[in-house]
Amino acid sequence: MKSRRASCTDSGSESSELDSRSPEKYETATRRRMAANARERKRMQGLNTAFDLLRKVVPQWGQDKKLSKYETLQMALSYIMALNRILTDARRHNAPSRQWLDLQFDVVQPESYSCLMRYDHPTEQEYVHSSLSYQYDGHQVHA
DNA sequence: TAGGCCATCTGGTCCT
DNA sequence: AGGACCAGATGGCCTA
Repeated sequence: MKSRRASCTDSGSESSELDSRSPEKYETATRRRMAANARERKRMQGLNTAFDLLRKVVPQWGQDKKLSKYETLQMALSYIMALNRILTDARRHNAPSRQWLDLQFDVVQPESYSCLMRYDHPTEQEYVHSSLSYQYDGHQVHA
């Protein structure tokens, strides 16, 4: 559990509009707000759990630095596209050997994938495209 | 100390 | 009516 807003508590908002209501309505509104806050916390925790799972299957910079949410999504996108490219090329080369496929998948292993992370491109589209091109040019294998 | 990242609260909107 | 989802606001923590 990290920081929380100092000025806001689980008691919910205390606007003048609420103050003008009857105590029963105020209590109901407060209870609903607290429940909504709890649901939102739980929802965001679920989302963060999903991000953690995604971080585990996506190539990392290193063991020390945790990818941010944005970086995780970017890496997942380029990783998926790299794998997709391999499958597409596999079909194009007519049922490649197991050895060829192993060689291709080695290229997208975490330890060799960090070189694909680029942040100096203006758009994500360009970033992904250039990353995949870079990866492939460097490891092209002809069946 | 500024900037990045994040957790939390909150009100609005949509759906069941 | 109530829950899910979303985006904006806010403040804490961390690092260069």
